Amino acid sequence: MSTRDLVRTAEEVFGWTELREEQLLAMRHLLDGRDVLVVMPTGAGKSAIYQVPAILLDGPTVVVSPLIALQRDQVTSLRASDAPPAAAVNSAQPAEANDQAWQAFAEARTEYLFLSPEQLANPEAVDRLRAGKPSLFVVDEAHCVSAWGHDFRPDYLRLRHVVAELGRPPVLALTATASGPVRADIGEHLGLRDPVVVVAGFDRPNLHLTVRQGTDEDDRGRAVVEWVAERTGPGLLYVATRKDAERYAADLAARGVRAKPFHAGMRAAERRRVQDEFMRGGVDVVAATSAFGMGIDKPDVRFVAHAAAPGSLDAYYQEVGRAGRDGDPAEVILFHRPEDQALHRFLTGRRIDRECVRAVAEAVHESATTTADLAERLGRSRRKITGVVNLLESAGILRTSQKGVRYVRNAPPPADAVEAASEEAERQVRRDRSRVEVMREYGATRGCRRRFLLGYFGERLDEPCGNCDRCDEGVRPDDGPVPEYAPDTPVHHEKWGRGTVVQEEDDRMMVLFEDVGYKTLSLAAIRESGVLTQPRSGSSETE
DNA sequence: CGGACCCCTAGTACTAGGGGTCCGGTGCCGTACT
Repeated sequence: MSTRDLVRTAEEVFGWTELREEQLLAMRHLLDGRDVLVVMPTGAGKSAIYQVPAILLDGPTVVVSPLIALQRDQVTSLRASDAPPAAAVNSAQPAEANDQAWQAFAEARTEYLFLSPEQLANPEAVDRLRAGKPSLFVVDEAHCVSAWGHDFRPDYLRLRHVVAELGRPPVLALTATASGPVRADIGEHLGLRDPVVVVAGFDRPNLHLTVRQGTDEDDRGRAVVEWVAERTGPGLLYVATRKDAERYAADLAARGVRAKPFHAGMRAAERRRVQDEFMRGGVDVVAATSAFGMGIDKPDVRFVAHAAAPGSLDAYYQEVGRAGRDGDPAEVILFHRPEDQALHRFLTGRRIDRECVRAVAEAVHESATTTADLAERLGRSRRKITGVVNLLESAGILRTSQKGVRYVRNAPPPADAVEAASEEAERQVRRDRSRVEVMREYGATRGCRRRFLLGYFGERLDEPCGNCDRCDEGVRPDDGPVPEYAPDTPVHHEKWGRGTVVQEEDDRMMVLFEDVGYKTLSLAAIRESGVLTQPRSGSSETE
């Protein structure tokens, strides 16, 4: 099969007369049986990357999608084209519809099947999929693997085992935002094998970036309302809590702005109504928690304001990326207060259930088993057990294979497993908290905002962007000496251990350490103290 | 960790401050109830 087949199929089936170079590249690698990780903005045609090869590959395509609403959108759009049949299996449709979807899949009448990661935690579902001999496994919104897998939706970390059980078809991971470490995390947790990484159009030059440092909470609140009320055109206001969503929406409404709140505490019907009205233009501003946005593709969003910093620069860029998709100028502003970190410190400070960890370790030590069996025997929720198994896997105590979850030979005994799991959990918390710290660094940077942002995502901007508050203030155009450390350079720190250079800015450098997360170091101090060394090149080949 | 909110006291009529307590984000799924 060739590029010509892809181009012809795209046109005949979907009516697309032009494919981007990156789309074609990713598609060709999939046809060759390679794993592919694609980072491409929403609206640039990510879905096409699996939709077209799926038709040319002999066998159905399994698509893992985090939201039922997204599954629905995808099925609808496929059915509107001349593509072969698509179906979904989820809890929002009647059992009858799910039965029909499975039936059609079993009889090879379905080309695309959409499911949540939770569906794939059911061994019966995996058996059914295996019987259909899928030729492609797709993970949409793949950053969820990294962002949610460790705690919120632990089934995301089980996907690699599902892929193995399905006979290891090529895997395609799709996302709009992923820094280098997040890409690595996705690759690891999906078990990607030497994946082709395709990155397209990360920079969004039409977004004007601003940060305003807040004084006290009340002043900031007033400044936010003031700023938003002065804008025209559709916009998003991201807030930290549900209560803030309600409050800001009310304050803005009192100022005559057509604003509505949006958060996960609202009834489903109300959420849908707010989203629909925003899409149609009946609502100008949505004051939302992080619940709003995935799958939203409104081209003319003129601003994205943050009334508080989110928990990571990854989340921030994801949310900011919803502005100005039509390419016209759009405003992006962060009202920052260092105190915002308190909330995220709290939210990331998960504690482990030592009792449950011990019980799982002991049970698996006795004999290999499954998470479903563990949940039943120990009388705990499946989600909880999955989280504990994931943690013990990260700690090197357990491993999952075709036979189920088993104890790693030579691993510490169950008596010591709790301590190992606890250390691993603390390590994850340290990493999460360091990501919160990076948000503060972004707010405090004296240089070009865009350079900082893109640098974090592994792209170097040689000239200041000319479209952020720092550039407006006149950051010096000449950026001084050539950087000493290139991004991705492996380093070793006396105290913090192994790490990788993220970016260098002015006299400082950001490094991601495996054990403690992101740290910012002074270049002068490094030179003087010699605490940071570069391992000999080639030493990382063991990965 | 910090903000919101409550209660209490001080001390002087409505307000200010101290101290305690509680709360805080993302979605699947299946099951129990109305």
